[in-house]
Amino acid sequence: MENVNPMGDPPLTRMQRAVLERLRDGHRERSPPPTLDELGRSMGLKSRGSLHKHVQALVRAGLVEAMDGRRRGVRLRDGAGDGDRAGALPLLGSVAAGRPIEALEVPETLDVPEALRGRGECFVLRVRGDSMVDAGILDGDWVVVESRTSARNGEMVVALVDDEEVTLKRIEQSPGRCTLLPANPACEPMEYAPERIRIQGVVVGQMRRY
Amino acid sequence: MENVNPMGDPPLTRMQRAVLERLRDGHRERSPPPTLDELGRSMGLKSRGSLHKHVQALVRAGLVEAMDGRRRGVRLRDGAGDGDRAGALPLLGSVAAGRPIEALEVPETLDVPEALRGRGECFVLRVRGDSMVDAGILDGDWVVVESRTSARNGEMVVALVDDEEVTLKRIEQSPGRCTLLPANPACEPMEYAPERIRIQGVVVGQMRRY
DNA sequence: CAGTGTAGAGAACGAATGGAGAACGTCAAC
DNA sequence: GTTGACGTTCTCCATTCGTTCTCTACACTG
Repeated sequence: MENVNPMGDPPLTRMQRAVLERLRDGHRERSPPPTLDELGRSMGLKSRGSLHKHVQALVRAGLVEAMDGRRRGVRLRDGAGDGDRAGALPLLGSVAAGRPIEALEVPETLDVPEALRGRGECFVLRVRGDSMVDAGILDGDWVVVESRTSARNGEMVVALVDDEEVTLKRIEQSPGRCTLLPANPACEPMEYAPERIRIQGVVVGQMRRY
Repeated sequence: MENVNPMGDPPLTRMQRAVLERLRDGHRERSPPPTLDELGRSMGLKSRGSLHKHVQALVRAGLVEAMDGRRRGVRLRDGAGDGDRAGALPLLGSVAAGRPIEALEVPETLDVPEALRGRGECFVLRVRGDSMVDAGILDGDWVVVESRTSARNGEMVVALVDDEEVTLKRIEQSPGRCTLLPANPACEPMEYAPERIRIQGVVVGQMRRY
C-alpha cells in the first residue's frame, strides 16, 4: 500500500507538519541537520522510534532526504525550505507586450542575488521582445519584479491591461490618464483610462546571460 | 559548500565538517597548513590516525589537498576556504573605456547566480560609461567576466591595451589586426596591432539594480 | 462497543562514527 | 649515517545513530 508518488499520498498529519516546520526553522537558522534525538529533544519527545515514523512520512512525501547509517541527521530536500530567502525566486513565466503571461508548465525558481531584489515579495519574469531595448532590457533578459500595486512616474512596471494582457513598460500617470511608454522608437506610447490598468509589480532588477 | 559533494556521496559527517571549519579558521588567520599533530592538538584530539581519516574524507570530497611525505600539513584546496560565500565572486573594480581598472580600496565580493557564470574562474566589474549602451549594458551595470586570454569574434571582452588601459568592447580579430567595437554610434571603433591587445576575460553575464 | 488512525514510549539490533594507539616507511635536517 | 617528525595503515574499543518492532493510550466514527 506504499504509494511513492507524493501527489497521491494522504495529506500530512498535524504531527508530520509540526516536524516539517521544526526542520524549516532549523534550516533558516543554518543549523546542521539534527539527529532524531536532537530533533526529538527540541520537540519534547523521547522516542527516536516514534519520531522516525513521522520523518519517514516526510521522506515518502518527498520533503526530506532519506537517512541511513551514513546519511545521518534529518535533511530537508531542496525546495522544501518554504520560500526562505536562500536565493531562489519564483520564475512565473515570460512577458511579451500585449499578451498574457506565458506561465511555465513546471514551476521553476531562479537564483537572484539580494542586491537585485526589492524589500517586498519578488518574482522573476523572462522578457520577450524588444520594446524596452533602449532601457537596456533585451529579449531573453530576466527582470526581477517586486509585487506592488502602485508605482511612481517613470518606474518600469509589469502592468495588467483590461484584466487580460500584460506588458512591461515605463509608466506615467496623471489624473484620468495612464500612459505606458516603451523604450524603442519603433513602438508607440499607449494611453489608457486609469481603471483599465492594474500594476502587478515594479522592476527592481535585471539579469542577462551570454 | 556542504553540497559540493557529487551526487551519491554521503554528506560530510559532523566531525568532518568540524575539521573543515577548523582549517578555514586557520586559513583566514593566514596560518601555515597544520600538521596532523597540530590540527589534532587544536581540536583536543590525540591520535593522528583518527584525524587522518577525517582529513582523507575531505580529500575525497575535493576540499583538501592530498598529503604525503613531501607534502606535509593539511591544505585547503582553492575555493574551499570560503564557506558561506560560495556564491560570491570578487568585484575587482570598475571599467571605463581607456582607463586602468579602478581598483576598490577594500576588497569586495558580489553574489552572482550560477546561471550567469562561465565554466572557468570569474570576476565582476562595474561598468562606467555608455560605450556599450546599444548592447544593453548601461552605466553602473555589473558584468560577470570569465578569465580567458582568447575570444571568438563578436564576443564581448575585457581587454588590456598597451599593458595600461582597460576597456570593455566587442572584439573582431583578423591576421595583423584587432578591432574593438563599441555599441554606441557616438563612439568610434578602435583598431590595434594584435600584440598591443591582451584579453583579460570574456563577458558571460550582466546584472543591474534599479 | 469495535475498529481505525494517530501518536507516544521504549527495547533491541546492526551499522557507522570516532577515538586511542601501535607500527611502518618516508622525508628533511643535522 | 642517525634522528626525529610526519603521513599512513591498521586493530581495537566505546558510543552514537537509524531502523524495526511491540505495546499502550487516546480520539473519532459507524
